Amino acid sequence: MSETSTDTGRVAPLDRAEERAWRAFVRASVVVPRVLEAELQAAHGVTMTEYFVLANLSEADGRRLRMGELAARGAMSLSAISRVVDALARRGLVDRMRCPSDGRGLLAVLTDAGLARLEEVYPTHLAGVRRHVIRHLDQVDLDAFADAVGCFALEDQEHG
Amino acid sequence: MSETSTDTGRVAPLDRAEERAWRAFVRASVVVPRVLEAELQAAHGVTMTEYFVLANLSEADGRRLRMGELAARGAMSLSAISRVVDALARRGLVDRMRCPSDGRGLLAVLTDAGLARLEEVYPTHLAGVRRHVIRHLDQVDLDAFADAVGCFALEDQEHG
DNA sequence: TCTAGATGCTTGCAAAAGCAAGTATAATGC
DNA sequence: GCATTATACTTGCTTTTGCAAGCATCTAGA
Repeated sequence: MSETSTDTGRVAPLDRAEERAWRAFVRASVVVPRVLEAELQAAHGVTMTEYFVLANLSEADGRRLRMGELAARGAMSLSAISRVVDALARRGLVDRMRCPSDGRGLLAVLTDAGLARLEEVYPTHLAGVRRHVIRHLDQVDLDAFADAVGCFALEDQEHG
Repeated sequence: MSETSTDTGRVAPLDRAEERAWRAFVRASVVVPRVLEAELQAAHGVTMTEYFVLANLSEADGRRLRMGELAARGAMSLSAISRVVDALARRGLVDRMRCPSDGRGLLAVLTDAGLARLEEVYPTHLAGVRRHVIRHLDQVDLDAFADAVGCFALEDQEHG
């Protein structure tokens, strides 16, 4: 009987260290985005999601990406991205343009104004990330951390 | 010139390992809560926040806690807790009761039905946490992880 | 005791985001 | 070439949550 869904039968409770790790993660995953968002909002009137879109576009070939690609990178729904890009477009920070190779697709293109804005916002974001996150990882093996955390909530690749 | 707010002047960009760690964390902090929430919702019609409240009450002295205490433990706003407890109370899983030692305070008290419900839901949650999080930490020092992540977004205790 | 301010919680409101339904375009089968 | 199905995105609706305002109660000072 193969299982796509969660197998719940007899799972060992978390031991003390596991419990601590789990609670720390939960708290951080609530608090960090909120703090960073607040800083960005206060200093530049930009949300984290907007920053994320601008940053990803700036790194992309031709400073443009399809909506679906943006959604995938942020692990967000298409509808969320759609509205964020909409908001950025209204402020002139991105343009929307039909995808030449696929008429269904839309490209979000970073404008010069958008790039300039990103460069304004970047230091705030960077400082926040360092201060609230990276700074606390000095006793941790960053690669091991990234390997592990990068796999969170990824479905088992090996089945069994 | 002392700084309560964020100091942004000249911060080194993230190096490759830092960048990886940061991105892994961001993705995990978006995806893990969503997956766990979906599992809980699908299996038992309970949100993560509701689960959190039930679980914390079950561990508390007299199975009761004040609203503010619940909010602090979950790093949530009082308003969110207020509404969640409201929803649980409507389903008979908690009772509300004025705090005898402070007439302004309210206690959320876990009912027997609430405890029974928690015991139903617990295995699903535990399995999800193991599967989506703990399982991936096998190469990581759990204590170091908890120490580090538990400090995320905490303000500098030493000033300077 | 009486007043002023602080604290604990609730509620109105607005923002963000997911789901599901709708629209437009592409790809497939005949 | 035409009909059917799939894909890319948008929009309406709903839920969740934080903030700010409001109300009740507690505490401190005169």
